[in-house]
Amino acid sequence: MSGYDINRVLKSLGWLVGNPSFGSLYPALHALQEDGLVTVDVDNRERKPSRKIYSITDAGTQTLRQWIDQPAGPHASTKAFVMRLILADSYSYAGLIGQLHQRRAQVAAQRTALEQTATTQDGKRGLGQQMALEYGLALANTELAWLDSALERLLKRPLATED
Amino acid sequence: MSGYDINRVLKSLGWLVGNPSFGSLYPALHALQEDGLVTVDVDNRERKPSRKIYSITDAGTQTLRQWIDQPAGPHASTKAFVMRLILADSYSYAGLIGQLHQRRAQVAAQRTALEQTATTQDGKRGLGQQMALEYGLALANTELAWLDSALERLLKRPLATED
DNA sequence: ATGTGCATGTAACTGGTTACATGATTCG
DNA sequence: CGAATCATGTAACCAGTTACATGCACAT
Repeated sequence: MSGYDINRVLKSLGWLVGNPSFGSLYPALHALQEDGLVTVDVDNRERKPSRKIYSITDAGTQTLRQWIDQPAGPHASTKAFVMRLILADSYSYAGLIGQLHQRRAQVAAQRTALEQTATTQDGKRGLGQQMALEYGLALANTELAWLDSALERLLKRPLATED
Repeated sequence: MSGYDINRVLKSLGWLVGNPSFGSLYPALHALQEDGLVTVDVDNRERKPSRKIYSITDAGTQTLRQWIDQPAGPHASTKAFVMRLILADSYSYAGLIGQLHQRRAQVAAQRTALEQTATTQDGKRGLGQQMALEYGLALANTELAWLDSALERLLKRPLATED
């Protein structure tokens, strides 16, 4: 893909992953190239502006897999998780399931922490603060439910997207 | 509160708002003081390290209200919303309701956009990408449901937290 | 001709983290 | 005596945005 293409894809996913500005996207691609993680082919088309098509190298694939597989600390954001989700299935079906399991553990921990905060101080809190906690718990619960159903579905029909 | 206190409170709310490091928290307080939005009282206690208690000024309150009331663009993050939620009820009951309404409109728009993306390209997408979209829709739906129930509850029993 | 979409890029600035530095008190 | 918690701060660095600059193709 070209930098422009990448931007378009990320924009289409909206808030799920968030799209960087060109001011950081292009320099990032240059850096990847510099490190030998991607190669460039210039696509000189007739009656269209020419563009640079980036392709991942073997070294890049390796580095990417490492990134996907790394534990992704307990404070990992939704965006980081979704990004891993999208990338993981290209490389390994087991990896995809691993992502879900890991995320499940993290969200469960976060929910417990929120419950803790909600119960320790109870009455002496503003209405907004109470609602914020409630809201957080609702989101956490949905996410857990979704993760469980997704895992169930995946385990039930193990397709051959295997690596 | 002191800088240390602020950090503790934000930490207790965890991922809901996210807590800045001291390296940005303390300088931020200095800047607020510089702008006359807060004042400082040094609390020299016996057998405890002394600390600086920050209090908001009238100018600060005004600026804060402005921040709360400003439209908070369509790409507002969950964190920004929760922060407004927490702060809004100290100042106005109507403001709290306004926050919820605004957020509802935004999330509804985001969901529509996601649905759009999900339907336009359908089969030609990886499993991870499909799941990501599903996941996003599930979260959006929960948030909408929660916002609706919260609004209903608030409108049903209008407490006297009025300003 | 003018504006919009494609396509790439740089430079200044901003806001944050990480790492460091200090010092008192309390607990084991 | 050493470690943990309370409490404050600075400086180097990094990652990002905003704003700018360029240029071609196509439609109005």
